[in-house]
Amino acid sequence: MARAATTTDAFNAVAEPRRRQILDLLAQGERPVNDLVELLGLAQPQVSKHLRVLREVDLVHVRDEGRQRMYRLNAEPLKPIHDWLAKYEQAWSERFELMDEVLEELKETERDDGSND
Amino acid sequence: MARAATTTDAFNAVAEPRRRQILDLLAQGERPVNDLVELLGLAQPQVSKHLRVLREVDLVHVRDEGRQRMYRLNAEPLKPIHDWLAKYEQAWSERFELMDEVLEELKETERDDGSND
DNA sequence: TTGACGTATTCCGTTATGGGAATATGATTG
DNA sequence: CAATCATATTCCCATAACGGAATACGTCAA
Repeated sequence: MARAATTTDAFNAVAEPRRRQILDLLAQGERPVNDLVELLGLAQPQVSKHLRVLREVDLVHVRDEGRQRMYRLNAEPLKPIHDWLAKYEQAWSERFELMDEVLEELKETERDDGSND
Repeated sequence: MARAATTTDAFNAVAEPRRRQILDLLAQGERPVNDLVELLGLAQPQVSKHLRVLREVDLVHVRDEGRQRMYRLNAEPLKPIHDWLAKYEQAWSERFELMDEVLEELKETERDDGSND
């Protein structure tokens, strides 16, 4: 087996920086492909290809507008990532680091005998 | 150019479900490799390989304990993912959906003429 | 219809993945 | 030292990504 397809889920789709950039741009509002091409400084085919991936994991929605195609963000598929991260969030919070120190101190104390009196 | 290496950053490392599982297990505390092997039901070499990737992006730390190797979670590299997601969080919150509805209603009102009285 | 514009698809080459299987390395025990 | 346990590395294979270049498709204007 090889690496999971980028279209497997949001985790994989979003691992690519360009696709994150695209989402960031779309977060500001609907945009046609050529806008993205210009803003990203990428070749048009590459942008279309990235958009295809994002479409397949439902991170963007498209709407036809004449010859243009308006892409719009759909953030919902990002939720599972956020949910998964939730349990780690405390790990980088200041309060947690503080608790870590306290635990260290407790260990020290125990090692000193346990009966401190 | 090919797809970015899994060891490029946490985004890529964590796109693989097994590696997320490993982090989930380590979130409960330090563990030797064989523990993970058993809990994951994977072959030992695969686990070691996944751990290597996680090590390279600094998502785990190792400590030698006799012949065992104790792996410990280091969640900090996950922070960039969380930070990136922050701007999308509102997109799936109830309050935002509510605001969406209100905006829709406003549009309706405007379309009706603007002066409703 | 023809041409031009906006976008999508296809083909290419390079690179790396992840699992399986086998084997290598390191530490401990007898 | 030899045997064993714990873990890491290597080799193999099938699969696919990403960028570049070329091209196909769909719509609108003249």
